[in-house]
Amino acid sequence: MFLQIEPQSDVPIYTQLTQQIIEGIASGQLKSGESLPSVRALAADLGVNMHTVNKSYHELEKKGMIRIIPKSGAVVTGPNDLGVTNAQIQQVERMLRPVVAEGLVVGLGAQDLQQLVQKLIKNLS
Amino acid sequence: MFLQIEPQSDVPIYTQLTQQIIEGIASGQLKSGESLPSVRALAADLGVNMHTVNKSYHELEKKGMIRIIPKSGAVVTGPNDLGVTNAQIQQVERMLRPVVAEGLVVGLGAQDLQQLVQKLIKNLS
DNA sequence: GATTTGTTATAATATATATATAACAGAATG
DNA sequence: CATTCTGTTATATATATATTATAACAAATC
Repeated sequence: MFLQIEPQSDVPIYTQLTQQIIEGIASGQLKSGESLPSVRALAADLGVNMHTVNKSYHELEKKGMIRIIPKSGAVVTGPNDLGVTNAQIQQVERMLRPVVAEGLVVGLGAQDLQQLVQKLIKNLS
Repeated sequence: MFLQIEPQSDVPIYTQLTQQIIEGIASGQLKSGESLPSVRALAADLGVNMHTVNKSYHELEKKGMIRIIPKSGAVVTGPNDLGVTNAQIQQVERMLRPVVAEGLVVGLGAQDLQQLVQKLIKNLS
């Protein structure tokens, strides 16, 4: 895969995996219906422990982005056709709040923040 | 102060403090030049340890949002008059990236994300 | 001069992170 | 159908992080 972990980072490995897989889905590198590598295979590929990958997969499942089929594998479950749930919006908002606050305090304006969002959307699409 | 910590949260207490103080600065509840409570006073107020507050203050100082005057106290140092540094922009971008990615994957569009940012800016100003 | 301040140090405890093995039972595959 | 692969579960260990508890120090404040 396209995953690249930084063992030295202060971000836990399983979080790095979760975020990068989400970015992979957002950017279309991982398409809906596509299978993820087995936890053992990906762990061996990255040189990390099986349980670390497993933890990431379960985090992704909790977020509703993949489906884990017991004793079988994990499959990407793209954007829900039924639309975005309130819980998902609130989750994004909860993550976004401290980012916007920090941006404002360091002196970024509304336009600057909007511009950053646009740039990231472009990078992730 | 206006701080409210959740001891049960998965977010570390010192991070909760850091984020809420940043929000306080962003919203003008804490103004530039204003003094923060002493680490001991705030710790007693919140029912947490002095070192937990101290850790938060140093995190804020590292971000350039307060200035710690040794053996004296901590003072809010509003938005830098010299403008936003590249490091600060990159920091915000690094925080923003996984949020935008998650938003996109759950089905939010560019407009939805922009709208969320606008809403948060409004709430924090 | 007494109090308050951030600083530093040490220690203890709890939780989180990551790894290492191992075994199990269902799924997939030949 | 037997082998292999899968996620699951369990146990154990090591390290890092988070939090609290005390204590002492020296500079700033009152």
